[in-house]
Amino acid sequence: MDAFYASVATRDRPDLQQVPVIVGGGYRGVVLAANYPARAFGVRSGMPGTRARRLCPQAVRLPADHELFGAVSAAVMEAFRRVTPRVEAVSLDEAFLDVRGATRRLGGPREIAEELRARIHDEQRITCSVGVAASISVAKLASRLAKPDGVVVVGPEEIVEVLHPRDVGDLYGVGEKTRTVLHGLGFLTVGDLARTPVQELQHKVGRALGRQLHDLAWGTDRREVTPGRVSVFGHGGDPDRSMGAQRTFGRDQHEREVVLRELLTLTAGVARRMRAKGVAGRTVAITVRFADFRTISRSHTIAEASDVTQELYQAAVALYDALGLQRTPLRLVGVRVEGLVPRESVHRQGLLGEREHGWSDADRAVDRAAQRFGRSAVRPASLLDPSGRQSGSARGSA
DNA sequence: TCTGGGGTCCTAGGACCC
DNA sequence: TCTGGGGTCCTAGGACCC
Repeated sequence: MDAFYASVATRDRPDLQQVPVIVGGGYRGVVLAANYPARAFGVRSGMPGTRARRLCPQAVRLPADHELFGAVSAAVMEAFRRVTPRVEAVSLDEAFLDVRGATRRLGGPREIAEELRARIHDEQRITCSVGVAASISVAKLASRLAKPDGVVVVGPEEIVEVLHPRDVGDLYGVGEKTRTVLHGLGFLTVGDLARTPVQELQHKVGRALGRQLHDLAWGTDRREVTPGRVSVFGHGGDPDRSMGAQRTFGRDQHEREVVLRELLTLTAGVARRMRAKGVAGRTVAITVRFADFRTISRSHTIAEASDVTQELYQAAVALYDALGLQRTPLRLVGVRVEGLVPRESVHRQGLLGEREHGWSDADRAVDRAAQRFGRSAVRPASLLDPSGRQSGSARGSA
């Protein structure tokens, strides 16, 4: 999709089509999406909101409506699957489609691309761009060239001609850091990489990256489209490797109590998602970001995989306390659970006198109540507002 | 008012095992 | 008798993607 969040947020606003619009980018936030008029001022997604406002003070700022974005995304993915079941969602607004099996039914790749764009436009009233090629990485590059609202087909005989003159930073998987390193090594264009023997590349930048860069430079990456690879969309496919949550404080926090309360909120949310997905994890990791943006992580692997909020939280607290922070202001805290496995594959040792069975039951009761009455209906007592007021749509607490 | 939040993958060192 | 080689797991950090 082109400028997805901005397109969706303004699709019922004809008055905003020609003026700069920014979604997100509030206090301490970054721009989620900028429409094309805003991009003309240099605003880009991922940019700090403060910088975006300096570049384009007159832009209209819209809040992110994640529920709406999710619904539109689901509809778009569904439209993709009417073309082919071989859809690999990359994110809410982007997917790889393997259309080899659809050509007999729907025509050549360009016809399929235009048909897809017409459907999305008719059904969702937003535009998208399509890149077509024989490999994922070249198709990805082609789609970038096609933006906005276009189609670019790169045939096999055109790959070298399209790829080699481009900056190495245009390759999928080459970000700013790698681009700088490559430029420093004298690799400016994709052609420079292509003309260098793999072994030499690997020696200079590492085994995996060297191999990858060489493949990318020739457009020969063999990666197949893997349906349902991104699990956000819940269509089976590969299981998640990890689940996590993190939060930037509105203002840096140094009180242990405040930080732990946030850790509990985050852990409870992650554990709830894990239970909903039927997975448990053994490795608990916390992330801490200091006021100067320095970021560290600590992790601990427990004996048995768990999806129990209390157990995961206890591990997180131990990691936090082991840091020995003395009222150090923190900008962000995060929790992540790694090494996820299906819950059925976990067999509990269940030591005598352990309470985890009780905690697990409590979690499930909370999940059911939250499903019926809303997520804010039930929460740990330590997360209750001490003033007694209820936030949001909470109806009661336990 | 500098810099979100959700992820994946790779590297490198050390422990540990055979 | 002065030091092997292969493999796995754990931990921390970092690059990258959207």
